[in-house]
Amino acid sequence: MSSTHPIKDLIVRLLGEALDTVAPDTPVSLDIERPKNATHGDFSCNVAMQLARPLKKNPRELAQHILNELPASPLVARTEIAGAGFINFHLAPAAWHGIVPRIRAEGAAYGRGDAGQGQRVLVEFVSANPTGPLHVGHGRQAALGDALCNLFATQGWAVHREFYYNDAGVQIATLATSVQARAKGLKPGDAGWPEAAYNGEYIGDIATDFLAGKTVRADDREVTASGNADDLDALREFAVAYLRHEQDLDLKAFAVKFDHFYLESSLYTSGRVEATVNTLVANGKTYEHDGALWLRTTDYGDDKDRVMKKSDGGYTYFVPDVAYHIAKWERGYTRAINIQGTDHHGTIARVRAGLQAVGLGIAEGYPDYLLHTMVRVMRGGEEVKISKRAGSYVTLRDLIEWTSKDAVRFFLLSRKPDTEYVFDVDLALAKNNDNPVYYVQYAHARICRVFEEWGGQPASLADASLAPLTAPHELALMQRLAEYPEVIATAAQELSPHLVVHYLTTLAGDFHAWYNAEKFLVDDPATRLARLALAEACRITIVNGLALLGVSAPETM
RNA sequence: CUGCCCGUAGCUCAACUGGAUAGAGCACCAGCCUUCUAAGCUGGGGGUUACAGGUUCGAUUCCUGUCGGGCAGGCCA
Repeated sequence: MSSTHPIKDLIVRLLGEALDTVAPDTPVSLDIERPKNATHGDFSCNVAMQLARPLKKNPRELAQHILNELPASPLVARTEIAGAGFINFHLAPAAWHGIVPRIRAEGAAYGRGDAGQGQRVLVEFVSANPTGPLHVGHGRQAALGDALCNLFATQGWAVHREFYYNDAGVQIATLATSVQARAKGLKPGDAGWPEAAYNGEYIGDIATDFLAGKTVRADDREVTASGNADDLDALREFAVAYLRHEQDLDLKAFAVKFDHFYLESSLYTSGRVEATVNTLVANGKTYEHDGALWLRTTDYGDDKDRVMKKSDGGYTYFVPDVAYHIAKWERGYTRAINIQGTDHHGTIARVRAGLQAVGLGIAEGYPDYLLHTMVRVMRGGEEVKISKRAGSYVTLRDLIEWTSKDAVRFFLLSRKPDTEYVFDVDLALAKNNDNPVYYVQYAHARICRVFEEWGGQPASLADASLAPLTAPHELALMQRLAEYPEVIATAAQELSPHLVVHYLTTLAGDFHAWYNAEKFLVDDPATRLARLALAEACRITIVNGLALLGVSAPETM
């Protein structure tokens, strides 16, 4: 992977020239890293250790050879050989100054790369069936999915956000009978209330609107209630549209937009499910047993073969799933990423097996999955488990209303997806540095406040000399800013938006430390302008990073 | 019982994907607190990276096993 770090690129170039002489015929990967220990310099390289074995030479001697051939650069203050054969680079402060005008010139584009080269990627997330409001787990998916899409967009991918749902299956039938029961005056617990039913208060709301003959509109549908509680089909259609609209409001409150809503039922009406089954049968990947049709998923690494067509004639859920992913592939998305809870991990092997078995040349390992664990909510030291509207779970909208869209987004993205997350409502509301969102947003607001106090035009900083920026806090901040492009490239590649959150809190920490140590609006004009230029670069980077997470950057707090 | 994921300071989490003395924030302790935004600032203690082996110059990272936790294992989705 080529470096996306502006200063690393320089080191790589210098070392590359030296290696052309020292080891012209030995391939080696030039990994430049930032040592944890500051006394080891700004960058270090382990090539000498890598080359020691193939060249049969002492790594420290090799390092010396490389240094002898290293072209001089005014930005490199000195080099040294350390430890087992590390080559350490200590840079001049001027090496870091270049990052400031670069960020100011690139603005919102700072950090972008072109690794994606315009390729299409489809990210599927949330994909909640219309049976109730979105819960906090969907919130985690929405935050992850949207951030991931933003990250991919910065890396030059053509991103498509998709929401897949089922408007027909067993769950929807249960929804219809639940609403019907409410429409006929029954309540959960009454004699005659269906055994399998949704019991949240929202079911009553749907029944009320249905009886009132209201009209609801959601993504691709608009339904007017017939008001006839004996018409189960009408009840179903109305309930689905109502809850899709409800979820649209949840998503709007969370500022997540989808490009497309894909219906599972369309896979049946278009014949895609049937065609998929026929292909699998024709390819000899299936067999009949106990009156059912089985797919040999074990040929592709699954634990056991899976039933595709039940003895009652219906398909199991993974068949339309396979058909859906074939459609994704045929729609031109050679890369697809699905975001789901870890409780669905069992389906991965069988969907992938199905995609291989159809023999359409779909890449192995298609699609990618990003799995996340559950979210628990704590408030006042106690776990919150229910909400008024949904009854049995905390909704995403509850969480947003208790705190804020920004806090929910930031918090849900702050941990690796595969670790359980405990959402602390009280912390999200705290207006102090314990609250990481506040901490980052506050850094931005502080910079804005300084500029307001200064009263000049940011554009007038373009020609400012950065030579006065030599204090440790200033160097640390510039080094941090230079890392940003690499951080977001890695975050995209590793499907790890949490890296952006960690970066931003660290960057904010560097900024606050500098702010506490130095006054920006000093009398000396050269120092003042240099510091303002750096502060502006910092502000731009914070804005860019927060934008990826879908978190706002307020100018005042 | 089997598969996948996880196990790092008292707590919540990092560690640039194999680098040098494992880092932050809470909490704790000690000082400070007349400032562009204030709800604080500066420093300090704290670790056998669950455990035992293995791979190599070098392991939190890769491999094997053990222990502990989560999620799955349906002709449910």
